[in-house]
Amino acid sequence: MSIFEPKSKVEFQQKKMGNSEVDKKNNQVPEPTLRRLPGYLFFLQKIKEEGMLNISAPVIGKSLNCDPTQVVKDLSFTGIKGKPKVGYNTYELIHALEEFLGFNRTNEAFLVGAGNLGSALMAYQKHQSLGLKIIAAFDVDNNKVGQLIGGIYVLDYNKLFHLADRLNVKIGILTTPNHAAQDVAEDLVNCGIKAIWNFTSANLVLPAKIIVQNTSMSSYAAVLLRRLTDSE
Amino acid sequence: MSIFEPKSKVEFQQKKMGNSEVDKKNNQVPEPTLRRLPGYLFFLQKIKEEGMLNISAPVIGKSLNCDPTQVVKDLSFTGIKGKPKVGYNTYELIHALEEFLGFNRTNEAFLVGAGNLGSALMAYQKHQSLGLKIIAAFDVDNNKVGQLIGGIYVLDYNKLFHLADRLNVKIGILTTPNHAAQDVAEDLVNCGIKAIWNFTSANLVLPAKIIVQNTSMSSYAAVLLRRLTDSE
DNA sequence: TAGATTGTTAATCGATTAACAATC
DNA sequence: TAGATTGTTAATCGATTAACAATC
Repeated sequence: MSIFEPKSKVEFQQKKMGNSEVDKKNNQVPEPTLRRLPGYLFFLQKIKEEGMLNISAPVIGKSLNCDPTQVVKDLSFTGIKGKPKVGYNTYELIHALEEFLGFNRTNEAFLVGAGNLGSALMAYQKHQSLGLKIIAAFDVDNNKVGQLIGGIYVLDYNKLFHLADRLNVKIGILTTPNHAAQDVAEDLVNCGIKAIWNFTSANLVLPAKIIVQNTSMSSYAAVLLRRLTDSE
Repeated sequence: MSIFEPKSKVEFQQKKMGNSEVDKKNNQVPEPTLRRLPGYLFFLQKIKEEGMLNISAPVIGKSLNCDPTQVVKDLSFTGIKGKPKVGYNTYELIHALEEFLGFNRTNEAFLVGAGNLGSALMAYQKHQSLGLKIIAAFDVDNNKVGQLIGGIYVLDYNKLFHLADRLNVKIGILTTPNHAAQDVAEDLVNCGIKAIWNFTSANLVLPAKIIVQNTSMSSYAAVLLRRLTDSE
Protein backbone atom coordinates (compact mmCIF):
# COMPACT_ATOMS: atom_id res chain seq x y z
CA MET A 1 0.00 0.00 0.00
CA SER A 2 2.98 2.29 0.43
CA ILE A 3 3.57 4.88 -2.25
CA PHE A 4 7.29 4.24 -2.06
CA GLU A 5 9.50 1.43 -3.20
CA PRO A 6 11.60 0.99 -0.07
CA LYS A 7 15.35 0.83 -0.59
CA SER A 8 15.74 -2.08 1.76
CA LYS A 9 12.56 -3.65 2.99
CA VAL A 10 12.41 -3.53 6.79
CA GLU A 11 10.89 -6.43 8.66
CA PHE A 12 7.67 -5.63 10.45
CA GLN A 13 7.76 -8.38 12.99
CA GLN A 14 7.17 -8.53 16.74
CA LYS A 15 10.28 -10.27 17.84
CA LYS A 16 11.13 -10.91 21.48
CA MET A 17 13.88 -8.71 22.76
CA GLY A 18 17.38 -10.11 22.78
CA ASN A 19 19.44 -9.85 25.94
CA SER A 20 21.31 -6.72 24.95
CA GLU A 21 18.02 -4.95 24.35
CA VAL A 22 16.69 -6.12 27.71
CA ASP A 23 19.79 -4.73 29.37
CA LYS A 24 19.35 -1.38 27.66
CA LYS A 25 15.70 -1.30 28.68
CA ASN A 26 16.59 -2.04 32.30
CA ASN A 27 18.86 0.98 32.46
CA GLN A 28 16.22 3.29 31.06
CA VAL A 29 14.77 6.10 33.08
CA PRO A 30 11.16 5.31 34.06
CA GLU A 31 8.59 6.96 31.81
CA PRO A 32 6.74 8.62 34.74
CA THR A 33 10.01 10.29 35.70
CA LEU A 34 10.63 11.53 32.14
CA ARG A 35 7.13 12.97 32.03
CA ARG A 36 7.73 14.93 35.22
CA LEU A 37 11.11 16.38 34.23
CA PRO A 38 9.82 19.08 31.85
CA GLY A 39 7.59 20.33 34.67
CA TYR A 40 10.62 20.80 36.89
CA LEU A 41 12.43 22.56 34.05
CA PHE A 42 9.63 25.10 33.46
CA PHE A 43 9.38 25.79 37.17
CA LEU A 44 13.14 26.28 37.46
CA GLN A 45 13.21 28.71 34.56
CA LYS A 46 10.62 30.79 36.39
CA ILE A 47 12.64 30.51 39.63
CA LYS A 48 15.81 31.56 37.82
CA GLU A 49 14.11 34.70 36.49
CA GLU A 50 13.19 35.54 40.05
CA GLY A 51 16.89 35.48 40.82
CA MET A 52 17.08 32.42 43.06
CA LEU A 53 20.56 30.90 42.82
CA ASN A 54 19.78 27.70 44.73
CA ILE A 55 16.72 25.50 44.97
CA SER A 56 15.99 22.48 47.16
CA ALA A 57 13.80 19.45 46.49
CA PRO A 58 11.37 20.31 49.31
CA VAL A 59 10.77 23.76 47.80
CA ILE A 60 10.22 22.29 44.33
CA GLY A 61 7.91 19.69 45.86
CA LYS A 62 5.84 22.29 47.69
CA SER A 63 5.46 24.46 44.58
CA LEU A 64 4.64 21.62 42.23
CA ASN A 65 2.57 19.71 44.75
CA CYS A 66 4.59 16.52 44.68
CA ASP A 67 6.72 14.45 47.02
CA PRO A 68 10.23 15.90 47.77
CA THR A 69 11.72 12.38 47.87
CA GLN A 70 10.45 11.81 44.38
CA VAL A 71 11.92 15.11 43.23
CA VAL A 72 15.34 14.04 44.57
CA LYS A 73 15.08 10.67 42.88
CA ASP A 74 13.86 12.13 39.58
CA LEU A 75 16.64 14.73 39.49
CA SER A 76 19.30 12.14 40.33
CA PHE A 77 18.70 10.52 36.92
CA THR A 78 20.12 13.63 35.24
CA GLY A 79 23.41 13.06 37.08
CA ILE A 80 23.28 16.38 38.93
CA LYS A 81 24.70 16.63 42.45
CA GLY A 82 23.13 18.76 45.16
CA LYS A 83 24.50 20.00 48.45
CA PRO A 84 22.89 18.99 51.76
CA LYS A 85 21.14 21.92 53.42
CA VAL A 86 21.56 24.08 50.29
CA GLY A 87 19.94 22.12 47.48
CA TYR A 88 20.87 22.45 43.83
CA ASN A 89 22.45 25.30 41.93
CA THR A 90 19.56 26.62 39.86
CA TYR A 91 21.61 27.28 36.75
CA GLU A 92 23.37 23.90 36.87
CA LEU A 93 20.07 22.11 37.40
CA ILE A 94 18.42 23.82 34.44
CA HIS A 95 21.42 22.97 32.31
CA ALA A 96 21.41 19.34 33.47
CA LEU A 97 17.71 18.95 32.70
CA GLU A 98 17.99 20.57 29.26
CA GLU A 99 20.97 18.40 28.46
CA PHE A 100 19.30 15.23 29.71
CA LEU A 101 16.02 15.87 27.89
CA GLY A 102 17.74 17.08 24.75
CA PHE A 103 15.88 20.40 24.92
CA ASN A 104 19.04 22.41 24.24
CA ARG A 105 19.77 20.55 21.03
CA THR A 106 18.02 21.18 17.74
CA ASN A 107 15.91 18.09 17.28
CA GLU A 108 14.63 18.32 13.73
CA ALA A 109 11.37 16.63 12.84
CA PHE A 110 9.14 15.98 9.85
CA LEU A 111 5.40 16.25 10.25
CA VAL A 112 2.97 14.29 8.08
CA GLY A 113 -0.66 15.35 7.92
CA ALA A 114 -1.23 19.12 7.93
CA GLY A 115 -4.80 18.90 9.21
CA ASN A 116 -6.10 20.57 12.33
CA LEU A 117 -3.82 18.97 14.84
CA GLY A 118 -0.81 19.04 12.53
CA SER A 119 -1.29 22.73 11.77
CA ALA A 120 -1.67 23.47 15.46
CA LEU A 121 1.62 21.78 16.28
CA MET A 122 3.33 23.70 13.51
CA ALA A 123 2.01 27.01 14.79
CA TYR A 124 2.46 25.95 18.41
CA GLN A 125 6.19 25.30 18.22
CA LYS A 126 6.84 28.93 17.39
CA HIS A 127 5.69 29.97 20.83
CA GLN A 128 6.10 26.95 23.05
CA SER A 129 9.28 25.10 23.76
CA LEU A 130 8.52 21.57 22.69
CA GLY A 131 12.15 20.57 22.51
CA LEU A 132 11.89 19.89 18.82
CA LYS A 133 11.77 21.82 15.58
CA ILE A 134 9.51 20.87 12.70
CA ILE A 135 11.51 21.64 9.58
CA ALA A 136 9.02 20.43 6.99
CA ALA A 137 5.43 19.25 6.79
CA PHE A 138 3.89 16.94 4.21
CA ASP A 139 0.37 16.28 3.01
CA VAL A 140 -1.33 14.56 0.07
CA ASP A 141 -4.02 17.24 -0.18
CA ASN A 142 -3.22 19.71 -2.99
CA ASN A 143 -5.18 22.42 -1.19
CA LYS A 144 -2.78 22.21 1.72
CA VAL A 145 0.43 21.87 -0.28
CA GLY A 146 2.18 25.22 -0.59
CA GLN A 147 0.60 26.70 2.52
CA LEU A 148 2.85 28.36 5.09
CA ILE A 149 1.88 27.48 8.67
CA GLY A 150 3.87 28.70 11.64
CA GLY A 151 6.75 29.50 9.30
CA ILE A 152 6.79 25.99 7.84
CA TYR A 153 5.87 25.12 4.28
CA VAL A 154 3.54 22.22 3.59
CA LEU A 155 5.12 20.07 0.89
CA ASP A 156 3.72 17.36 -1.34
CA TYR A 157 3.93 13.98 0.33
CA ASN A 158 5.85 12.62 -2.65
CA LYS A 159 8.77 14.85 -1.71
CA LEU A 160 9.18 13.11 1.67
CA PHE A 161 11.53 10.40 0.51
CA HIS A 162 13.83 12.71 -1.43
CA LEU A 163 14.07 15.26 1.38
CA ALA A 164 14.61 12.66 4.09
CA ASP A 165 17.55 11.40 2.10
CA ARG A 166 19.18 14.82 2.12
CA LEU A 167 18.34 16.09 5.61
CA ASN A 168 18.89 13.05 7.81
CA VAL A 169 15.90 13.74 10.04
CA LYS A 170 15.31 11.23 12.86
CA ILE A 171 11.89 12.24 14.22
CA GLY A 172 8.51 11.96 12.52
CA ILE A 173 5.27 13.47 13.80
CA LEU A 174 2.20 11.59 12.66
CA THR A 175 -1.00 13.64 12.46
CA THR A 176 -2.73 11.92 9.55
CA PRO A 177 -6.21 10.37 9.64
CA ASN A 178 -6.17 7.00 11.45
CA HIS A 179 -6.60 4.94 8.29
CA ALA A 180 -3.41 6.33 6.73
CA ALA A 181 -1.27 6.05 9.86
CA GLN A 182 0.26 2.59 9.39
CA ASP A 183 1.27 3.18 5.76
CA VAL A 184 2.77 6.58 6.48
CA ALA A 185 4.61 5.21 9.52
CA GLU A 186 6.16 2.50 7.35
CA ASP A 187 7.19 5.13 4.80
CA LEU A 188 8.80 7.17 7.55
CA VAL A 189 10.73 4.14 8.78
CA ASN A 190 11.91 3.45 5.25
CA CYS A 191 13.06 7.07 5.07
CA GLY A 192 15.37 6.53 8.02
CA ILE A 193 13.14 7.95 10.77
CA LYS A 194 14.06 6.49 14.17
CA ALA A 195 11.27 7.88 16.38
CA ILE A 196 7.59 8.51 15.69
CA TRP A 197 5.32 10.77 17.72
CA ASN A 198 1.96 9.21 16.94
CA PHE A 199 -1.09 11.44 17.46
CA THR A 200 -3.46 9.08 15.66
CA SER A 201 -5.54 6.37 17.35
CA ALA A 202 -3.94 3.71 15.15
CA ASN A 203 -1.82 1.07 16.81
CA LEU A 204 1.37 1.11 14.79
CA VAL A 205 3.14 -2.17 14.10
CA LEU A 206 6.79 -1.35 13.42
CA PRO A 207 10.24 -2.87 14.01
CA ALA A 208 11.14 -3.02 17.71
CA LYS A 209 14.02 -0.59 17.33
CA ILE A 210 11.71 2.23 16.22
CA ILE A 211 10.67 4.45 19.13
CA VAL A 212 6.96 5.19 19.14
CA GLN A 213 5.38 7.74 21.46
CA ASN A 214 1.61 7.45 21.36
CA THR A 215 -0.27 10.62 22.22
CA SER A 216 -3.85 9.92 21.31
CA MET A 217 -6.22 12.63 22.48
CA SER A 218 -9.08 10.21 23.05
CA SER A 219 -7.02 8.26 25.61
CA TYR A 220 -6.77 11.28 27.84
CA ALA A 221 -10.38 12.22 27.21
CA ALA A 222 -11.32 8.70 28.33
CA VAL A 223 -9.49 9.08 31.64
CA LEU A 224 -11.10 12.47 32.27
CA LEU A 225 -14.63 11.33 31.43
CA ARG A 226 -14.42 8.14 33.51
CA ARG A 227 -13.03 9.98 36.54
CA LEU A 228 -15.91 12.43 36.22
CA THR A 229 -18.39 9.54 36.18
CA ASP A 230 -16.66 7.99 39.20
CA SER A 231 -16.99 11.21 41.18
CA GLU A 232 -20.73 11.55 40.63
CA MET B 1 -5.77 38.01 40.21
CA SER B 2 -9.06 36.50 39.07
CA ILE B 3 -11.29 38.71 36.97
CA PHE B 4 -14.32 37.36 38.81
CA GLU B 5 -15.71 37.89 42.25
CA PRO B 6 -16.42 34.27 43.17
CA LYS B 7 -19.88 33.58 44.58
CA SER B 8 -18.47 31.43 47.34
CA LYS B 9 -14.72 31.33 47.68
CA VAL B 10 -13.43 27.79 47.27
CA GLU B 11 -10.53 26.68 49.39
CA PHE B 12 -7.37 25.97 47.44
CA GLN B 13 -5.72 23.68 49.91
CA GLN B 14 -3.97 20.32 49.66
CA LYS B 15 -5.86 18.35 52.23
CA LYS B 16 -5.22 14.69 52.91
CA MET B 17 -7.93 12.41 51.63
CA GLY B 18 -10.59 11.31 54.05
CA ASN B 19 -11.43 7.63 54.30
CA SER B 20 -14.44 7.75 52.01
CA GLU B 21 -12.30 9.32 49.30
CA VAL B 22 -9.63 6.68 49.79
CA ASP B 23 -12.26 3.99 49.39
CA LYS B 24 -13.52 5.59 46.19
CA LYS B 25 -9.98 5.85 44.88
CA ASN B 26 -9.32 2.19 45.63
CA ASN B 27 -12.25 1.12 43.49
CA GLN B 28 -11.13 3.21 40.56
CA VAL B 29 -10.11 1.63 37.29
CA PRO B 30 -6.32 1.95 36.80
CA GLU B 31 -5.32 4.84 34.55
CA PRO B 32 -3.28 2.61 32.19
CA THR B 33 -6.40 0.53 31.62
CA LEU B 34 -8.52 3.61 30.89
CA ARG B 35 -5.94 4.81 28.40
CA ARG B 36 -6.07 1.49 26.54
CA LEU B 37 -9.86 1.23 26.36
CA PRO B 38 -10.38 3.77 23.52
CA GLY B 39 -7.89 1.78 21.45
CA TYR B 40 -10.01 -1.34 21.84
CA LEU B 41 -13.12 0.65 20.95
CA PHE B 42 -11.68 2.01 17.70
CA PHE B 43 -10.45 -1.44 16.72
CA LEU B 44 -13.84 -3.00 17.47
CA GLN B 45 -15.66 -0.42 15.39
CA LYS B 46 -13.45 -1.38 12.46
CA ILE B 47 -14.08 -5.08 13.18
CA LYS B 48 -17.81 -4.49 13.34
CA GLU B 49 -17.77 -2.82 9.91
CA GLU B 50 -16.07 -5.91 8.59
CA GLY B 51 -19.06 -7.87 9.83
CA MET B 52 -17.48 -9.88 12.62
CA LEU B 53 -20.14 -10.75 15.18
CA ASN B 54 -17.79 -12.12 17.83
CA ILE B 55 -14.28 -11.23 18.89
CA SER B 56 -11.92 -12.88 21.36
CA ALA B 57 -9.21 -11.37 23.55
CA PRO B 58 -6.40 -13.28 21.78
CA VAL B 59 -7.51 -11.82 18.42
CA ILE B 60 -7.68 -8.30 19.86
CA GLY B 61 -4.28 -8.84 21.45
CA LYS B 62 -2.70 -9.99 18.22
CA SER B 63 -4.10 -7.06 16.24
CA LEU B 64 -3.23 -4.42 18.80
CA ASN B 65 0.07 -6.02 19.76
CA CYS B 66 -0.69 -6.46 23.44
CA ASP B 67 -1.13 -9.28 25.93
CA PRO B 68 -4.45 -11.22 25.69
CA THR B 69 -4.61 -11.61 29.49
CA GLN B 70 -4.44 -7.88 29.81
CA VAL B 71 -7.20 -7.45 27.25
CA VAL B 72 -9.43 -9.81 29.27
CA LYS B 73 -8.66 -7.94 32.48
CA ASP B 74 -9.14 -4.50 30.92
CA LEU B 75 -12.48 -5.47 29.38
CA SER B 76 -13.72 -7.01 32.63
CA PHE B 77 -13.77 -3.52 34.17
CA THR B 78 -16.59 -2.56 31.82
CA GLY B 79 -18.73 -5.35 33.31
CA ILE B 80 -19.09 -7.22 30.02
CA LYS B 81 -19.25 -11.02 30.02
CA GLY B 82 -17.66 -13.16 27.33
CA LYS B 83 -18.24 -16.76 26.39
CA PRO B 84 -15.39 -19.31 26.62
CA LYS B 85 -14.23 -20.45 23.17
CA VAL B 86 -16.34 -17.74 21.47
CA GLY B 87 -15.19 -14.47 22.96
CA TYR B 88 -17.33 -11.36 23.20
CA ASN B 89 -20.28 -10.23 21.13
CA THR B 90 -18.83 -7.38 19.07
CA TYR B 91 -21.88 -5.17 19.34
CA GLU B 92 -22.31 -5.70 23.07
CA LEU B 93 -18.63 -5.02 23.67
CA ILE B 94 -18.69 -1.77 21.71
CA HIS B 95 -21.78 -0.71 23.62
CA ALA B 96 -20.20 -1.62 26.97
CA LEU B 97 -17.04 0.36 26.17
CA GLU B 98 -18.95 3.42 24.96
CA GLU B 99 -21.15 3.29 28.03
CA PHE B 100 -18.22 2.83 30.39
CA LEU B 101 -16.12 5.61 28.85
CA GLY B 102 -19.08 7.94 28.47
CA PHE B 103 -18.46 8.22 24.72
CA ASN B 104 -22.15 7.70 23.90
CA ARG B 105 -23.25 10.58 26.10
CA THR B 106 -22.99 14.23 25.15
CA ASN B 107 -20.25 15.54 27.40
CA GLU B 108 -20.36 19.29 26.99
CA ALA B 109 -17.21 21.28 27.56
CA PHE B 110 -16.01 24.88 27.64
CA LEU B 111 -12.66 25.73 26.13
CA VAL B 112 -10.58 28.68 27.32
CA GLY B 113 -7.77 29.99 25.14
CA ALA B 114 -8.50 29.96 21.41
CA GLY B 115 -4.85 29.96 20.35
CA ASN B 116 -3.22 27.38 18.14
CA LEU B 117 -3.90 24.32 20.24
CA GLY B 118 -7.34 25.50 21.32
CA SER B 119 -8.38 26.20 17.74
CA ALA B 120 -7.10 22.80 16.68
CA LEU B 121 -9.16 21.01 19.29
CA MET B 122 -12.23 22.97 18.22
CA ALA B 123 -11.74 22.00 14.58
CA TYR B 124 -10.61 18.51 15.52
CA GLN B 125 -13.74 17.47 17.38
CA LYS B 126 -15.80 17.87 14.23
CA HIS B 127 -14.00 14.95 12.65
CA GLN B 128 -12.64 12.88 15.48
CA SER B 129 -14.59 11.22 18.22
CA LEU B 130 -13.09 12.69 21.36
CA GLY B 131 -16.02 11.72 23.51
CA LEU B 132 -16.78 15.32 24.29
CA LYS B 133 -18.37 18.30 22.63
CA ILE B 134 -17.01 21.82 22.97
CA ILE B 135 -20.07 24.07 23.11
CA ALA B 136 -18.30 27.38 23.59
CA ALA B 137 -14.81 28.82 23.53
CA PHE B 138 -13.53 31.88 25.37
CA ASP B 139 -10.61 34.23 24.90
CA VAL B 140 -9.51 37.63 26.18
CA ASP B 141 -8.11 38.64 22.77
CA ASN B 142 -10.57 40.88 20.88
CA ASN B 143 -9.14 39.69 17.57
CA LYS B 144 -10.22 36.17 18.36
CA VAL B 145 -13.61 36.98 19.88
CA GLY B 146 -16.38 36.55 17.31
CA GLN B 147 -14.44 34.06 15.18
CA LEU B 148 -16.13 30.81 14.20
CA ILE B 149 -13.79 27.82 14.49
CA GLY B 150 -14.97 24.29 13.81
CA GLY B 151 -18.54 25.47 14.14
CA ILE B 152 -17.91 27.03 17.56
CA TYR B 153 -17.97 30.75 18.32
CA VAL B 154 -15.18 32.31 20.32
CA LEU B 155 -16.77 34.44 23.04
CA ASP B 156 -15.38 37.16 25.27
CA TYR B 157 -13.87 35.68 28.42
CA ASN B 158 -16.11 37.93 30.53
CA LYS B 159 -19.12 35.96 29.34
CA LEU B 160 -17.79 32.72 30.88
CA PHE B 161 -19.33 33.19 34.29
CA HIS B 162 -22.77 34.13 33.02
CA LEU B 163 -22.90 31.27 30.50
CA ALA B 164 -21.64 28.66 32.95
CA ASP B 165 -24.48 29.63 35.24
CA ARG B 166 -27.05 28.89 32.55
CA LEU B 167 -25.58 25.83 30.85
CA ASN B 168 -24.32 23.73 33.77
CA VAL B 169 -21.17 22.59 31.96
CA LYS B 170 -18.89 20.27 33.96
CA ILE B 171 -15.75 20.06 31.79
CA GLY B 172 -13.22 22.79 31.05
CA ILE B 173 -10.44 22.57 28.48
CA LEU B 174 -7.48 24.77 29.31
CA THR B 175 -5.40 25.92 26.33
CA THR B 176 -4.25 29.32 27.56
CA PRO B 177 -0.64 30.47 27.87
CA ASN B 178 1.04 28.93 30.94
CA HIS B 179 1.06 32.15 32.95
CA ALA B 180 -2.74 32.48 32.79
CA ALA B 181 -3.51 28.84 33.55
CA GLN B 182 -3.87 28.94 37.34
CA ASP B 183 -6.15 32.00 37.37
CA VAL B 184 -8.37 30.67 34.60
CA ALA B 185 -8.55 27.27 36.30
CA GLU B 186 -9.73 28.93 39.50
CA ASP B 187 -12.34 30.86 37.54
CA LEU B 188 -13.54 27.62 35.96
CA VAL B 189 -13.85 25.98 39.38
CA ASN B 190 -15.82 28.95 40.64
CA CYS B 191 -18.09 28.55 37.61
CA GLY B 192 -18.97 25.04 38.73
CA ILE B 193 -16.58 23.12 36.46
CA LYS B 194 -15.79 19.67 37.93
CA ALA B 195 -13.05 18.44 35.56
CA ILE B 196 -10.24 20.29 33.80
CA TRP B 197 -8.31 18.99 30.78
CA ASN B 198 -5.07 20.93 31.19
CA PHE B 199 -2.94 21.34 28.06
CA THR B 200 -0.65 23.95 29.63
CA SER B 201 2.62 23.18 31.38
CA ALA B 202 1.38 24.86 34.55
CA ASN B 203 0.93 22.73 37.63
CA LEU B 204 -2.59 23.60 38.77
CA VAL B 205 -3.30 23.83 42.49
CA LEU B 206 -7.01 23.21 42.95
CA PRO B 207 -9.38 21.59 45.48
CA ALA B 208 -8.90 17.81 45.69
CA LYS B 209 -12.39 17.08 44.38
CA ILE B 210 -11.63 18.74 41.03
CA ILE B 211 -10.48 16.24 38.41
CA VAL B 212 -7.44 17.42 36.49
CA GLN B 213 -6.13 15.62 33.43
CA ASN B 214 -2.72 16.98 32.47
CA THR B 215 -1.82 16.61 28.80
CA SER B 216 1.28 18.71 28.35
CA MET B 217 2.87 18.23 24.94
CA SER B 218 6.38 18.77 26.26
CA SER B 219 6.03 15.79 28.62
CA TYR B 220 5.55 13.44 25.70
CA ALA B 221 8.23 15.16 23.66
CA ALA B 222 10.58 14.60 26.60
CA VAL B 223 9.92 10.85 26.63
CA LEU B 224 10.44 10.63 22.87
CA LEU B 225 13.67 12.63 22.84
CA ARG B 226 15.20 10.78 25.77
CA ARG B 227 14.36 7.36 24.30
CA LEU B 228 16.00 8.51 21.08
CA THR B 229 19.14 9.51 22.98
CA ASP B 230 19.10 6.16 24.83
CA SER B 231 18.98 4.26 21.56
CA GLU B 232 22.00 5.99 20.03
C1' DT C 1 27.72 21.99 66.54
C1' DA C 2 22.87 21.47 65.11
C1' DG C 3 19.81 20.97 61.65
C1' DA C 4 18.29 20.71 57.01
C1' DT C 5 18.79 18.32 52.86
C1' DT C 6 20.90 14.94 49.82
C1' DG C 7 21.27 10.31 48.33
C1' DT C 8 20.77 5.50 49.00
C1' DT C 9 18.60 1.38 50.57
C1' DA C 10 14.40 -0.98 52.14
C1' DA C 11 9.31 -1.34 52.35
C1' DT C 12 5.11 -0.58 50.23
C1' DC C 13 1.94 -0.20 46.72
C1' DG C 14 -0.11 -1.00 42.34
C1' DA C 15 -0.09 -2.85 37.69
C1' DT C 16 1.27 -6.54 34.72
C1' DT C 17 1.95 -11.17 33.79
C1' DA C 18 1.49 -16.06 34.75
C1' DA C 19 -1.09 -20.00 36.27
C1' DC C 20 -5.09 -22.48 36.36
C1' DA C 21 -9.83 -23.70 37.19
C1' DA C 22 -14.44 -23.04 35.11
C1' DT C 23 -17.16 -23.42 31.04
C1' DC C 24 -19.02 -23.17 26.60
C1' DT D 1 -15.72 -35.03 24.34
C1' DA D 2 -11.72 -32.03 23.45
C1' DG D 3 -10.02 -27.73 23.16
C1' DA D 4 -10.12 -22.83 23.20
C1' DT D 5 -11.17 -18.97 25.88
C1' DT D 6 -12.94 -16.62 29.93
C1' DG D 7 -12.26 -15.07 34.49
C1' DT D 8 -10.04 -15.27 38.84
C1' DT D 9 -6.28 -15.82 41.95
C1' DA D 10 -1.25 -15.78 42.72
C1' DA D 11 3.45 -14.30 41.38
C1' DT D 12 6.23 -10.97 39.45
C1' DC D 13 7.76 -6.66 38.24
C1' DG D 14 8.40 -1.79 38.57
C1' DA D 15 7.47 2.68 40.60
C1' DT D 16 6.53 5.25 44.71
C1' DT D 17 7.15 6.15 49.35
C1' DA D 18 9.48 5.66 53.75
C1' DA D 19 13.55 5.26 56.52
C1' DC D 20 17.92 6.64 57.57
C1' DA D 21 22.81 7.42 57.12
C1' DA D 22 25.99 10.85 55.10
C1' DT D 23 27.23 15.59 54.79
C1' DC D 24 27.41 20.39 54.18
